[in-house]
Amino acid sequence: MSDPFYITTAIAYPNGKPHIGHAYEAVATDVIARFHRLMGRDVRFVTGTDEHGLKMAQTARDAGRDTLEFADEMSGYFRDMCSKLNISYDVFMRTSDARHHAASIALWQAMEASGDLYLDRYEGWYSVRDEAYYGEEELTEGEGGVKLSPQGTPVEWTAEESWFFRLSKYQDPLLALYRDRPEFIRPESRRNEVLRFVEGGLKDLSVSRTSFDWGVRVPGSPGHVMYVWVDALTTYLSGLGYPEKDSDYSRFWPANIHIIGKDIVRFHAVYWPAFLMSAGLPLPGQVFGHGFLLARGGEKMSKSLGNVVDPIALADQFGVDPLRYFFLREVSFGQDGSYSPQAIVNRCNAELANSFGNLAQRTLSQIFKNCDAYLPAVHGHNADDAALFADIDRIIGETMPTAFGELALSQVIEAWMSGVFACNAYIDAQAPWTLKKTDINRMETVLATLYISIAQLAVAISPVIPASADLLLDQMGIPPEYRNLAGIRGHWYSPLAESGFRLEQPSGLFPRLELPTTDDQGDDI
RNA sequence: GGCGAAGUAGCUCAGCUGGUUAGAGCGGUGGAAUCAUAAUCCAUAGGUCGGGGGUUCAAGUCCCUCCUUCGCUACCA
Repeated sequence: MSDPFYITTAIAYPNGKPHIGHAYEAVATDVIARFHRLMGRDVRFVTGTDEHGLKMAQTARDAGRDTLEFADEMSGYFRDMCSKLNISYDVFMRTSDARHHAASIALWQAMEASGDLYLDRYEGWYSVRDEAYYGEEELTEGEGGVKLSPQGTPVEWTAEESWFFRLSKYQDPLLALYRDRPEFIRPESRRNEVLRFVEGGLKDLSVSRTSFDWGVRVPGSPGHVMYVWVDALTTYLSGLGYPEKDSDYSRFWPANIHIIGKDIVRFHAVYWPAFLMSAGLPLPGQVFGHGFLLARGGEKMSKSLGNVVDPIALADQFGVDPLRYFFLREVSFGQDGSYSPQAIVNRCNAELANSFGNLAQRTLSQIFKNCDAYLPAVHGHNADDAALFADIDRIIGETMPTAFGELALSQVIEAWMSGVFACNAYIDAQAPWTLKKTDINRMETVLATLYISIAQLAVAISPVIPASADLLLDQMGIPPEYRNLAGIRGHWYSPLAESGFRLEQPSGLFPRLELPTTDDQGDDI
């Protein structure tokens, strides 16, 4: 068996429909997963929905719905989004699943066995309106000395029985982890934040709630449900079958990487490894906090601002692959990025339609018309051909994998584009349309050289635009077993040509996009 | 308030441990070509690298200060 690779998205909280941020994260994670498959690794990719907690129960209640039935519907929207966006997950884990409850209980009991859980009272300034506790220093003084939350709502001193996790005990182990494995938290800016946070001291964490019951019951402690983060994080284990011994868990845990949003870095980089250490389980290799996609004005997308963009509608409008390409190309992975219809149209037309799509089209068309649709024979390569091959080979064999290894996803595509540019420069310099009249053998060699290069570029970019890449490779007759990095760099052209394969009339891969005419409607966000 | 990040060509950004004429893509301009989705290729356009001060033979790259933007500052996820 090949090298295992386990990657996850964050587990989405479905108290609303998926927004562009969910789509972005799913796509980015999918691209990484697909790339590792391309490299021949055995990949597990887990995503899912985190359905417990007060907000879900409330949202359902407000809608007059049964909580689980509501969760079923909402979770469904996330699965629909994944299927729409061609997200190649292996497991979609729901926290309401019985298997997941079993896993959460197993993790809880493992932490309990380490003596890291204890029952105590949770006391603090509680805002009924916000349903949240606040620290003394966060409060402000209102009229008549009334204490107010940062949201301006009244708070009162409240005490509640709660299970606590000895997070304080893990301060030093965590700092040692960050020190010994600097790549554990990325990007660097997030790592620094976490470092400072942990260096500042850790208090024990309240890990159960008694104010609602929509969650995983704490074993042997009636009235308590687990703090949502305890069970949400457990999804990464339950998605592999934990605690079952004979499951993917034994092969794929620990995860190579958790892809999450920058807003939940602490839960993944502090609480999660602490829980795992407590339970005696191996720690994941890396937690990567990506940035947010901002609307053109630079505002964060949020429901309260009413500027939520439906990713399904975007995919319908521009196409799934162009949207995926845009997400990864335009945004420097790890940093915030911005989105606008204009930017999508510009980027996709320039790079997918004009540079790459047109390259394939002009090459295949010439073969179709000038070679009777048969793949042309190679009559000896010259130095120009060798230079192009060397260029492409370096790009797909070194530059792109290296950038992928660093999760510099936009640089991966940038490198790929440089290969596309090289092909366009080559075709113009060689001018096979002129060779047609002067040197037919050379024309054939040039077209064959391009054919090989285009197929290699198509395979290399297939994690980003899987459907389009397959469509092209289908047109080109590339057998499935060659659609991986090793295969496409190998010897397949001559056998394919000698097999008598013929092209169909080539058809464009990426139609040029146009801006929606009702343009300004979309800006009204 | 505390800690941190960032401010580089019209736009989006690269610029590692300081060292020849500060880079890329897009946009703009001028050519070439016509196989192709009016797509492509070539050339080019000068930005006092946020302001000021300092260290150094030498600073976008180190130090100080000021301005601006942003992030984190524990139990809503």
